[in-house]
Amino acid sequence: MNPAVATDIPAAVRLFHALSDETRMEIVVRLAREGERCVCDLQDALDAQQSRLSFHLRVLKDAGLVRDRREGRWSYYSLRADAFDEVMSIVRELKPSRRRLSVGGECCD
Amino acid sequence: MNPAVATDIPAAVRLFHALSDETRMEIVVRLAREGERCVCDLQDALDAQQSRLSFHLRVLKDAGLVRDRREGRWSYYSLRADAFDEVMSIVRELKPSRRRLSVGGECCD
DNA sequence: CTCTTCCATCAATATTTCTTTATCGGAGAC
DNA sequence: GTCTCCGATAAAGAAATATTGATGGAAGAG
Repeated sequence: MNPAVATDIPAAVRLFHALSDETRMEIVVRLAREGERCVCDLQDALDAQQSRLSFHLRVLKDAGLVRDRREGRWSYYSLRADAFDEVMSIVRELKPSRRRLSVGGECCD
Repeated sequence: MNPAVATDIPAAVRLFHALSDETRMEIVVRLAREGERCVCDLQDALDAQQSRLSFHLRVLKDAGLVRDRREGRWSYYSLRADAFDEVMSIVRELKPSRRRLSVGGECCD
């Protein structure tokens, strides 16, 4: 119990929704493993149609979880660490903890 | 870039999906703030129909994010810290980091 | 027993999300 | 210029989710 919880619900929902699909999660895991990739790489790796990937990459981008970089004909996608930090801090705030002593919250678990 | 990332994708998707809806997120935030609540409390707090809450509470429960406890006519719901730990560890693993030196991964950010 | 309260579940509908197919534009190669 | 490759977007259909309204069960109160 922590009355101070002040989660930005729409922002949280946007982030979690982006991570709530299997195809998108596979994309994220790929990018986490291999770093920046172009769409065609992902197409091969995930055996998915190009427009399907494009759709999901857009959802991830709109949520701020990935960035894209244009180079010649290719678009390269990569993860954004700051967005993952945001997810972490949302989850950390929501997680119940036995001891909830200080206000700063830099203690415990 | 971290080739060792071994996220359980279906498990991750189940958790994130449970958190990807506004009503469910409001439930979670309430429980985080106020601790264990019965359905009728949430009904008042969120101004939502009972069957709607029941539906979403079930999704949260199936995902392992909440537990329920029956007492007389009331069902009390509360958050499960272990599930939030799991979410944290998933996000932590996916988050890109500049320094990726050791195998154990117990270092850094 | 009846009556009420709290809640889960079901069926039907509404809504959102995803997939597919096709089209279009930009960036080279020729 | 034409042709090809990479990728974004739009429209239509399919599929998954959410909401509503109704029903029924369990646990008291009387």
